[in-house]
Amino acid sequence: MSPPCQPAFVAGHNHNHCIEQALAQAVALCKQRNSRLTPSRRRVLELIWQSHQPLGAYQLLAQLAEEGFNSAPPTVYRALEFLLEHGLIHRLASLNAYTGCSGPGTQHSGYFLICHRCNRVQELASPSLKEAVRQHAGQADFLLESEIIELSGCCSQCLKATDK
Amino acid sequence: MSPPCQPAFVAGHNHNHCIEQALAQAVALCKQRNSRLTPSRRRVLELIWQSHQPLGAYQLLAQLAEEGFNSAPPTVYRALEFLLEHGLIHRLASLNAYTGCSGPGTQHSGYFLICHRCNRVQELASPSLKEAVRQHAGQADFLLESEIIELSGCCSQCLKATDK
DNA sequence: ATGACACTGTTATATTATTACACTTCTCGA
DNA sequence: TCGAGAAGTGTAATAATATAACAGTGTCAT
Repeated sequence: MSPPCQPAFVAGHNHNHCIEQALAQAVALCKQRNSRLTPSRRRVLELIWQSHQPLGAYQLLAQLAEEGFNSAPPTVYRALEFLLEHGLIHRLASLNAYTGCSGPGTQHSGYFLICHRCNRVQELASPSLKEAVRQHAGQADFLLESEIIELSGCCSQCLKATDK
Repeated sequence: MSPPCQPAFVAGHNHNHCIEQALAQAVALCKQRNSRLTPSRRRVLELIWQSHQPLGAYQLLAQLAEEGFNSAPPTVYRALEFLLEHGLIHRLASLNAYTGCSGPGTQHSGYFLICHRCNRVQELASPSLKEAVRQHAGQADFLLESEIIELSGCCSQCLKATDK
């Protein structure tokens, strides 16, 4: 299945900006950490950012194949692993899919709003939610190491589109 | 892989109680809803409760096979689907595994603390966390339909065991 | 230049989940 | 109580996601 068309302009927002910025940040971070953002890693990150929807490993793989990259599963999973380790992308457990991290470099768990209508994902940066979670873990004397918070439903734009 | 031994008594708690109670609740709920808790559905629920750890579909399948049940994947997935629909179990997206619901009948999303040491799962019933989540969704004009909250780390018992 | 390490290529396979279709059992109204 | 429709089950095949293992290649510091 080839991914849907990805217009650069959506809802008054030039997505090319995001892609460029994300790539620039990634390059900077990797340089700073002496990590190598190799062509396939870079391309995977780019593909993920180009999509307005989270992409599955095999969707990425198909795109890479079209572009002449090696296209066996380990290729993409290795790239994803690298990007995850460096906090450049997030994995959405409820979708088995991957999405760009909107604040790489800052240590954080991703909290997500996932619209099942348009399939877009919004990352929440929420100190108060984080604090609530931290408190609950603390009450149970639980040493928190990672968090998965994925909220699904219908986003405001899709709601508006239905109402009218 | 056969599942680990499942002692009935753990940490001063008679787990047989839990199993019996969960089964009794399930029977009552299904009766009330005119749903059929057939032998395979019932057995899957029982196996899930008997385990102190979440079980994967194929672990369940292996147990069913040993007991002479039909053991093709659809058997267990259908049972799981039924149990999920009736709120008798939860699926843990981060583990691809299933665990008993501690409050069936009450409408709720499951919030979980998952210990990666002992692999046990504790379900949080947390109105305040729920409220925090609801607020955040509301701020984004997001119509919330389902929530996945899975917190991983090390539970208090395992921490104690390490400290000493 | 060379040794160590990171990265990539390739094949195979593991794990989780679904589709499709035939058959059986249950339920409930005529 | 009969039979039609719905719900449940059996079975085979396959899809979708992810990992293992091992060989080969490139990179970089010494």
